[in-house]
Amino acid sequence: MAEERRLDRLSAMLRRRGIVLPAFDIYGGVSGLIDYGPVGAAIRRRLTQKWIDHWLSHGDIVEIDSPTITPEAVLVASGHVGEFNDLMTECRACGSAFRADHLVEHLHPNADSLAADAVDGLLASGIECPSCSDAAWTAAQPMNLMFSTQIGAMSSGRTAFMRPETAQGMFMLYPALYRHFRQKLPFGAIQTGKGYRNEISPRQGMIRLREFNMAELEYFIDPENPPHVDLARRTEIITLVPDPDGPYAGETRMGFGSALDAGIVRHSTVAWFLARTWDFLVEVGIDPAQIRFRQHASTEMAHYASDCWDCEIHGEHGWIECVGIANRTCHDLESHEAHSKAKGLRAWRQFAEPRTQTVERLAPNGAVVGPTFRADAGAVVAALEALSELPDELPFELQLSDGRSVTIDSSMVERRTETANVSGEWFTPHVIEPAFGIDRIIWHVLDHAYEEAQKEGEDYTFLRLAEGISSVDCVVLPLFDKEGMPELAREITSAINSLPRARAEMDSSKSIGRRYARADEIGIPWALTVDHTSLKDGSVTIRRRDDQMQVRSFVDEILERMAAGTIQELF
RNA sequence: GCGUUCAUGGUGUAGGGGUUAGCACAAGAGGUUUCCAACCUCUUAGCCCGGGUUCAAAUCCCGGUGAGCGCACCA
Repeated sequence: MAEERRLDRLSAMLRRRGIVLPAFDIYGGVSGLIDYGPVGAAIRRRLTQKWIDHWLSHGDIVEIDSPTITPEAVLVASGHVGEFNDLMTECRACGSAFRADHLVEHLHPNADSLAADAVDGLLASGIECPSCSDAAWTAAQPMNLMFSTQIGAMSSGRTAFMRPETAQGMFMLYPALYRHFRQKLPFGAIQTGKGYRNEISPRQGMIRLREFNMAELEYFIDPENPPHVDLARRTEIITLVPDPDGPYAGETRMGFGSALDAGIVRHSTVAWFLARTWDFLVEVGIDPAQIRFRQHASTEMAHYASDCWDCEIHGEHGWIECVGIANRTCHDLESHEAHSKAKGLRAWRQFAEPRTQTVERLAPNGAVVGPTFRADAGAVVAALEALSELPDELPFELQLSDGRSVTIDSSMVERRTETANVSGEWFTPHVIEPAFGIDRIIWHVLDHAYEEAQKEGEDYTFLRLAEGISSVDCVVLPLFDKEGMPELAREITSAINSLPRARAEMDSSKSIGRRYARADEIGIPWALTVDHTSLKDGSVTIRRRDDQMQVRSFVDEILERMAAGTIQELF
C-alpha cells in the first residue's frame, strides 16, 4: 500500500512541476499520449543527447534521420504489415474482443497463419466466449496496430503508415552508409525519434504509449568475421535470466565475459552491446541493482532472430522492458532486397588469397540462337547461363524458366572451360539491433532518482538526477531580491548559459530555503547564492544538492570548473 | 475491448438537490528577513465533457472522455 502511494505522489509531482503531464488535457486528454513540460522536455533532450554521444564515441557509428511517414511497401517487407495484422473477433453476446487465432489455437497447429474466413469457420464450430460462455462471434477482422495514412490526395494517394520503429530508416540508408564507411564492415547507424503504435489499451502511465520516443542502433557486421570484443576488463556482476527452455534456465549472476564464455549469450557482438547498454543506463542514473537482462525463449523470439535479450528495469511498475537487443541476422536486408529488387544491400568480403575458379559453361552462339528462337532467345540464353550441371552430350532438352523446354544442338553453343581469379564475394551483412524506449528509461530515471526524505520533521523530496540529466545544471539565487543582488545573479546566469552545454536559471521569489527545496525537487544539482559578500568581492556560495554542503568560491573559478566538469572538486 | 473503482483551483483533499463550494500546500504582488519549505497583508485559481430528471444539478440517472485495478492484448 505504501508503495502505491509513492507512485501517486511521484506522478503528482511530475504533473505539478511540469515534467510529464497528460496530453490535450483541456480537451479531456487522450489515452496513451503524454506531454513533456518545460522541465521534462529538457530532461528528455539531455538524456537523448547523452545516448547519441554514447554511441557516436565509438567512431564507427553515425547518426541519421529519416521520415516517420513510411510507404506501405517498406513495412510489408519488414513484416510489420503482416505481424501487426492480428485477427480480432468480438463476442456478440458480451462484446469482449479477443485475438481470433488464440481462441482457435487448440484446433489448428498454426492458427496465426490462417486466413480470416478459415478462422471464422473454426470459430463457428462452437468456441465459447471466455467471458460469458456464449458462442456467437463477429467476423474476424485484422486489427492493425499501425496508424495508417495516405501520401497524396484522393484516389491517387499511396497507403502509408506512421513508423512503428525507426529501424527501417537505417535499412533504407544501408547503401549510403556502406559508401560512407568506404565499404568496410563493421559499422552502425543510430536514429532517435518518434514511433507510433495504436495500442488497444495503453496503461501504466508513460510505460505504454501510442506515440513514443525511440532510440535505435543498427550495427552491421560480417557474420564470418565478427568484430573482436574484449570483455575481460569488465568487473561488474550482472543479473541474467537466460532462455527458460535452454540449459541455463533460472536467474544467474555473473560478468559479461563469463556469460559469453559460458555460451549463455550466444553472440560476441550481442554480449558487447549488453555491456554498452549497461554503461549507458548506469551513466544516466539507473540503479544498477534494478537492471537485469532477460533472454527471450526460443519460442518467443521473432522467427529471424537468433539471440534476443530484453534489458529490464525494475521500478514502481515492476520489471519493465526498456531496451531490446536482438541479433536480427540478415533478415531485414535480405527481405528488402527481395521486395524492392535493389542490388546494393550487400557487402564485399575480400578473400585472404584470390581463389582460382574454373567454370564449365555452354556459351550461346548468338548468330544461331537469335534467329532460331527469336522472341524466346533471351530466355534461352538466361537458361543456359543458369545451368548448374552441363549435359554430357548434345543435343539436349533445355528447361526454360516458364516451364517450356527447347532443344539445344551443338551449332547453338560452344562448350568452354573458363578460369577466373575470384578475389572475394558479396554477402548480406548481419545486423545487431539495440532498441531503446526513451520514455520508459526516463520514467525509471525519475523513479530511481525520486527520494522522499524528512528534513526537520517535514516531508522533503529530492530528485537525485545524474550529472547532465537535470533540466538545468545550476540555479542562481540572489539572497535578497534587492540591493544589486538580482542584477549580479542575472549576470552570472547568462555567463553560465554562454558556456557550451551548461544551463542555468535564476530564481528570486520567496525565501532562500524554499528556493533550495524547489531546485532539489526537480533535481538541479548546483545552487549559487549571491549575498552581500558577492557584491564586494565577486565570490558566491555554491551548494551541492546531494548533501546540501556549501562552499564559497569565485564566480570565475566556478565558470571554469563548470565548463571543465570539475565542480565536484571544490568540495 | 470487457468488468470494476474513481473524476472538485497547479497539487492533495472536504462537502454535497437550493452553499458567497471550505481547507492545506503551491503560485503572483508587497513587506520583513545576513543561507535551507519562517512570518504578515493582499491576490489569482476549481466542481471532466454531453444529455436527461427537476422549479432548481457540482450533487441523482444515462452516455462519453480520462485515470487506477482485474481479465484480454502488448513488433
